[in-house]
Amino acid sequence: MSEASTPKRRSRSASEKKQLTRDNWLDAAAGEIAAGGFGQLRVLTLAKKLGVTRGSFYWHFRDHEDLVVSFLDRWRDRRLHELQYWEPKGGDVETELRQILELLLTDASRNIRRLQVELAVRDFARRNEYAAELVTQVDAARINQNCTLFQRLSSDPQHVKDLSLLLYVATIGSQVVLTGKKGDEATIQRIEDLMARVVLGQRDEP
Amino acid sequence: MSEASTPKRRSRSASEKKQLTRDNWLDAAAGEIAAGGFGQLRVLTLAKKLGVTRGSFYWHFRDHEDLVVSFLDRWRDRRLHELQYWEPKGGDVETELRQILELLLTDASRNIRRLQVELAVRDFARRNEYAAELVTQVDAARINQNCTLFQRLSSDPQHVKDLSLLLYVATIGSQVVLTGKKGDEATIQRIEDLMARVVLGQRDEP
DNA sequence: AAAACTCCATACACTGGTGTATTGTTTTTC
DNA sequence: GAAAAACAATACACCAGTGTATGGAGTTTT
Repeated sequence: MSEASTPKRRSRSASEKKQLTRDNWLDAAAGEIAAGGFGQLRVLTLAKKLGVTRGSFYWHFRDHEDLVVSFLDRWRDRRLHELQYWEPKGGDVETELRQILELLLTDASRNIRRLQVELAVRDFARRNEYAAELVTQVDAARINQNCTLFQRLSSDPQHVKDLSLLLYVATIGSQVVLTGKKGDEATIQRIEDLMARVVLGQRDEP
Repeated sequence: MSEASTPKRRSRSASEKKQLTRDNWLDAAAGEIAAGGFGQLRVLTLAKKLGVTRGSFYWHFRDHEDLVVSFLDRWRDRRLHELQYWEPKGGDVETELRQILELLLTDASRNIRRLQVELAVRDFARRNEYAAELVTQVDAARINQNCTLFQRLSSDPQHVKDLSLLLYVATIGSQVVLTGKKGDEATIQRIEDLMARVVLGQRDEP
């Protein structure tokens, strides 16, 4: 009875897991990268984490580099894709701005895993050409997105670009400085408020 | 005759170098860390770079970890120490602000090596308790420094703290985003101008 | 149900790195 | 100028990790 109901594969910790897919490996890789960066990404560790041996890995991926590149590609695709759903919803200019800030700061810092991956990718980009290229693409797309969202706040296009840039670097900086400690929530709120004051106060001044 | 005039050590590339000191190793380590982060710090590579073998290393340091800790300590000490020389010099409030911004942005981005080390330390701090502690110390000291410099800009202490924080995260964010490409100089200038406008424009508003 | 395909395990060769022990060579010190 | 101390080379044992080859198990196709 104990065996009949569970057609288990050898040592797959008591739960009859399905066979692994490429995306499963990439998800596991995300965990490792979030925890230790790309430099700590080990095929062996991944395999243990997934309860298989490296034999599986080398069926799904050509080699270690293939894993890294695939991960980066997926990351880029997702980051670019999610921007499409950031269309402004609120009617008021101020509430819309609040939404953007909320999205950029509070929301971003809640998904701590996502934040860590982002920082790891940025760090890796400093010594890897390909990663650097993808990061540049994502940065450009995001800043551009901010620009379209800010067009209602000022008529001067240069001013819009400047504000978008400032907001973006402040966001990134916050994510770097506030890495998971306790008082972060309050600090983020402070930055959010201040940014709102700055942006709203600065509109249409020469 | 070929040997007599040059008291050379075996393979010390044609120049009779002095014996190495602990700081020499730390300097070399800075290069590696700037280029590839703490994860790429190899004793072997360092030795090759310095023209010696690892035998020397293990005389100066207990082990690899000793090198890392020593490096972090030296970094912390230097970053804290340099803050003492940031006392405001200009008389005008605006020129003083300009000096601070110049120091934080332009100056910081010119020493690209120093910037890369800083980012590497921050990245390492995400997975190393000790590094995280030192980074926290430096962050606190710098923000505090900004506060004292900004006290002349506003009478509201909370406002001063907010501005300091914003300026700091914007600075860090800039360093992360603008990693060595070509158009950086101009972008930095834009951010600098904008920050100046923001800070000066925001002073003593409720 | 046999063949074919998909996914994983096992075993092996190989590389790059750490740390230790020992010996050798310079510099200081007395 | 010899003994001592500071610095470095060599050789070794050792380990963690990659990649490859090959041989299974499950599952699907025919």
